[in-house]
Amino acid sequence: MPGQHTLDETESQVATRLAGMDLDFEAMAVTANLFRAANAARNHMERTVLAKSNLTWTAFVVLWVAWIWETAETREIASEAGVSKATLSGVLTTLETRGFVERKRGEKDGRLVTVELTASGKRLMRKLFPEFNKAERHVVRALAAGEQPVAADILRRITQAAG
Amino acid sequence: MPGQHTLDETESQVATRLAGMDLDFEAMAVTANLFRAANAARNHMERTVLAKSNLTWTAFVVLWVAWIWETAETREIASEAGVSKATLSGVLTTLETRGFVERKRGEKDGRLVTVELTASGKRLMRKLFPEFNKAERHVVRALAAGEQPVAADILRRITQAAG
DNA sequence: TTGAGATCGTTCGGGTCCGAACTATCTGCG
DNA sequence: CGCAGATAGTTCGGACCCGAACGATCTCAA
Repeated sequence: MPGQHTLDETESQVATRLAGMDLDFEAMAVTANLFRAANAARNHMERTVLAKSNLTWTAFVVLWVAWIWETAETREIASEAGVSKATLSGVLTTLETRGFVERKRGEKDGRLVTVELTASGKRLMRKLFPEFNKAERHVVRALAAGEQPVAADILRRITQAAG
Repeated sequence: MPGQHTLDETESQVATRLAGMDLDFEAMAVTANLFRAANAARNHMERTVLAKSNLTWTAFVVLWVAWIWETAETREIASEAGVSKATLSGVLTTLETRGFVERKRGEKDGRLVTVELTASGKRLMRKLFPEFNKAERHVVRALAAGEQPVAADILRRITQAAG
């Protein structure tokens, strides 16, 4: 397949091209592979699980957060889903139009908006999440059982360092 | 800060809310933290390094790939950058308008388009990449030196399993 | 009590982002 | 040679994505 590089070829080209520069190549390898892995995993989830429900990645994550917390405030969801409040506002409108969530203006504090899944939204998540979890298992299948907590721990520390 | 959950609180809420379901919680922890880490790292890079050059994440990655390979074909860049060819087409137009890259129609094969950095694009990357690498080092600073190759290896295996 | 400042969600403009449909080009079988 | 099929990049429609600006609401000190 011309024009396709393996991961090894790419990393070796990087080393050659940047030789002599004062760089931290190990840190580079970690972050480069972090983005590659997240991207590959996300694409895999979208194709195998989300596409048939016509859900985008972000829409699913938003549904998931609201589902887990039963009822959640907008800023919580944005923070957990890793998107800005501006983005979330649009995604919530989409999900509301499709009947999966409901917005409710806060009663005590009139600035707040809480989000709740509708019956239809809950039904969707009960059906979809087990499939999503199967795909998660598929994605980490190359990790030995003892490695998985190690991986999760390493990633948690990266998250904290970058936050 | 009301409405903000720590990572621990979130993971414990997940365990409570999904208790009794037949799920692989370890796989879930790995992927959840994979996306959190990638997101946090990306946001950190965008804010600290890319914003002052008015570059988006994807635009930077595209520049980086073209820079590393001296001259690259469109489909290579799309694959390495992790975006579709449709997305890349738009990003290239943006970068071309700003004078950082040039498109050249393939001479042997008239369907191909090769991308090359302009002098201005090369100057930008020579200045920007060392700063980017500093941010990469910052993001992985919570990992012991011996852990970094381990982390890179784990992430490579996840990429392969998902690809 | 009143108004300056903080905080919340929405809106806006411009840039990704993707699948599907499209045009242009190349390949190779007959 | 000729044309069916494969392949490359672009276009299109609709959804996401963010920072900045905005209006609404709350807080709390004078």
